[in-house]
Amino acid sequence: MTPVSKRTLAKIPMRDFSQSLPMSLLRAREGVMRHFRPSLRSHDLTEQQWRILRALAASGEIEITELARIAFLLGPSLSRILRDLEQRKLIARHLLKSDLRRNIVSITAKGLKLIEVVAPSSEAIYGEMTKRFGAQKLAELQAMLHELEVCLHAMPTEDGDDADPQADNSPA
Amino acid sequence: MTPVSKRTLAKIPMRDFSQSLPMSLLRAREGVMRHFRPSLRSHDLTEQQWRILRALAASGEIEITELARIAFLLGPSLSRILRDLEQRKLIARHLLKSDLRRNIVSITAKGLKLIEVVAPSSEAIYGEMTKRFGAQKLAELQAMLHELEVCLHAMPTEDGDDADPQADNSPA
DNA sequence: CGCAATCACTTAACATGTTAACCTTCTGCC
DNA sequence: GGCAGAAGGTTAACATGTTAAGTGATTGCG
Repeated sequence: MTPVSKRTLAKIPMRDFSQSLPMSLLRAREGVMRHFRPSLRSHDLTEQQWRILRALAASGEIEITELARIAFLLGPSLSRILRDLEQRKLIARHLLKSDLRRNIVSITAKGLKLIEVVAPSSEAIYGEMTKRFGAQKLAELQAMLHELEVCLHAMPTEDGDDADPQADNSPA
Repeated sequence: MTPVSKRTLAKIPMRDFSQSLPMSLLRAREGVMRHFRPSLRSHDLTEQQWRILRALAASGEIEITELARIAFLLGPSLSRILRDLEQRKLIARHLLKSDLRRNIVSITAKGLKLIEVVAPSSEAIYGEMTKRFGAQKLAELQAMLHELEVCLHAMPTEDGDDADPQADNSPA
């Protein structure tokens, strides 16, 4: 265990990157998703498609921009996925008459039915995780993650992005 | 704030998915990476390419499989990225004479130079995050994430994956 | 030895992430 | 009204994630 670097070639001292925050978050997330993907896959759903269906089931009719924010997807990804889900008749969409730029999306009966089929095993897996890790500890973890999010959102990027410090509309 | 679902269409009660663990982890990670990407991008590096260079700088010569484990990348991604990095002369590779299946990869002087150029701003950003969030709290968060990883790794998948309960070689 | 199974990648194919460019529709303003 | 600029989405282009299949080298074993 602890396979520390055998020798350091770089002259600049750097944290062991395998212990960096991005890597920790990546590994943790992968550890979680690893358990969900097989179930979703058996129903021909990707993680992102599932997120969209769930978001729609919870929100009813909703604009695409708002859906992107909730499901945490960028516009281009969302466009592609919605096109596919619409073809599969799992969602429906129509223009907003008062503003033809806007699209309203909603889940279909078929989509709801699919959710009802997939949700049980999905919930079971989540429940098992909660039991194993501890509901209390899980809540603490989520609280810290949220705190981190808020903290980082207040931190300026090295770009020139400090415009509009309140909008917070960009999922990425 | 707290844009709770307007109405629930699904009959099955489900956690508000925006508060699910996968989403929390995804948002947190994106919040972190958002600050690093501009700097990396200005040097024509993606997040994954950067991970590989750093891993090689820390490990010296290393086999591809081991690199995949350390940089947490799947084989196919790694193949593509290494091909690109090799063309850019940032890494070098050669076959292991004793086993022609194996490839040994290492970072070049040019690669090391690039790291020396990028690392300072990268470290500065990480330092700023640490300062803002709190070093103590950050350590706690990482500890919890690691605990979660270990916990989930011990949990069987719904597949038939409970073979070899100790290998732990799959990045994904 | 010889050959089936395994190993270490690599390719292929499809889905998403990410950024930039584009197209329409709206808004604000003269 | 008319036009510049902004807003909402989509398309394009390229990189990675993810799974399955393919390729060449090696190992185990009869």
